[in-house]
Amino acid sequence: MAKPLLQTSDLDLYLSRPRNRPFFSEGDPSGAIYQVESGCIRLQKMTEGGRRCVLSFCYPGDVFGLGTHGPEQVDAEAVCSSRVARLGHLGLQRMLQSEPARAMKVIDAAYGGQEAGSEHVVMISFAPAEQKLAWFLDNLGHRLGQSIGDELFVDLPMMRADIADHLGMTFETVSREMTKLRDLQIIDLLGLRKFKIRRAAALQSLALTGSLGAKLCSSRSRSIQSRRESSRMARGPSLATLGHIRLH
Amino acid sequence: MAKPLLQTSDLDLYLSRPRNRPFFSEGDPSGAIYQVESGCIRLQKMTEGGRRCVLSFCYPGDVFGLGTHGPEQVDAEAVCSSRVARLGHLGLQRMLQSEPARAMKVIDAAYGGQEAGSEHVVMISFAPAEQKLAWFLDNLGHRLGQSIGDELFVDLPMMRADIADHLGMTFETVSREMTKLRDLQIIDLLGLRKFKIRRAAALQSLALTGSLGAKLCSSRSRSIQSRRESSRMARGPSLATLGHIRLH
DNA sequence: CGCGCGGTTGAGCGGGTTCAAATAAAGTGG
DNA sequence: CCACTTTATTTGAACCCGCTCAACCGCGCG
Repeated sequence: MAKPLLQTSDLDLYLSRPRNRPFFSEGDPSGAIYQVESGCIRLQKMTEGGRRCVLSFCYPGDVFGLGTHGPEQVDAEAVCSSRVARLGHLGLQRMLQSEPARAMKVIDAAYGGQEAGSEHVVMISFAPAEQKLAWFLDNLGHRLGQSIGDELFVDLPMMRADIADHLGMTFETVSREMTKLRDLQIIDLLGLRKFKIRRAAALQSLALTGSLGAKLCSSRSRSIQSRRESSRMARGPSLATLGHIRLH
Repeated sequence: MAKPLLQTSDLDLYLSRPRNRPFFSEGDPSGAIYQVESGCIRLQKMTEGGRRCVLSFCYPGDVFGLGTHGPEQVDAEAVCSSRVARLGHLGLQRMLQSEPARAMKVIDAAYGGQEAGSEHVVMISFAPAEQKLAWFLDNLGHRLGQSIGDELFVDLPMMRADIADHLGMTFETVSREMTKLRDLQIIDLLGLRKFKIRRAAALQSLALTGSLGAKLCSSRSRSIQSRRESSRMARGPSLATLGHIRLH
């Protein structure tokens, strides 16, 4: 993975939180920027009905804190024991003056630039449960996967209910679809918080088109996703948004 | 409504598009910022399956062009005949130097700061069809409604299918729920592109709690399909994200 | 050991979809 | 302005995916 956007010299302070504790809550003063050092953060919104909606997960290296990734709109909670570096708005102001181009990249990332947020909306709007989960696991594989040989091992930082609240479904359905993917030999479940991607191509096909490409197996016609060839997935650059705006 | 963020002196050029024509498409060069002058723009994503997902509608005064509101992630198309002002990245660069604080507000708006994007995700994830539509119409009322007496008249710039693609449902369901709201005497349908809100309180209650709660408050609170009503602040400014970051 | 939490699995139901047809509105050209 | 076509909306009926409710399993821990 590339070097982190923020270096230790930029940072104001470090924050640690145990599982399920907030780094900030909706309504907190805004303007600071955060970078995940270790663990996993979920950006979420609670409803009075007790419903939770996870807009996004942030993994080590990810930056958040502005817009839909900031305290005006969401809470940020530790999925598991996590550490986060914080750049206060004074520090950001300093960076804007000394290194404006880099500062804009940081700002873009903090708005959610590291992920394709629109993909998420498309998925939870239209995709059937199987495809949603395939999309999520495929992304996780690209993001957190550790290749050993030609197999990809992935640690799941979050529990089923977190995934469910991220994909707009129930944890029972997550569980069912997960075992379905296992039965299809697409993944192996290695304990509750780990899995292995056995057939990455099949998983990706499911994620993108909603069905297993040319090969057989129970295929579902309703396809959703853009058929972008193998390479980049959610993994788009997107950091470049304002990258070319030179300030001096 | 407040004065527009961008003044004529800022702007590079004006663009007009007839219905269903793009202002930009996914993958176009980015960095420019757009402000709606008249009409209505939809920010959307297409899928190979022919499915369309409308992430957001932009009305006169709204600013878009960055992040999930920019060409890296979505297309921008005219819902109806529309006019848009454009501020190229050179102009933005100039503004960043001459009026950094205002430039940051513009940037925040262009990322989607004028709307609560996270609300949209919550709605399409969990809310039932009736509540989704109530939420949408209630928002439209606040945004585009024209009060005459104690009644609120609203022009619908978009067709049912646009609404459906925004709320993650089919246009048939939109139509059904619309007539259901009419039968409940909550709205009146005045032709295809106009309606009147007869009972704003009931509509809001539906939008917020998912049911016609006994009572409600004048300001907007939020919750998804909960039986208990609660009054929190709403309509967060959100433009203020970086507003307090003074550059000089 | 018993308790609790997280996860899996099963049965049944219902909201929203799909398919299909009818109706209404908006163009279009003469 | 009217006949005609096209597009948009309404409405109906049947189906099915995912939800709800509920039981059960497995593991960690006091």
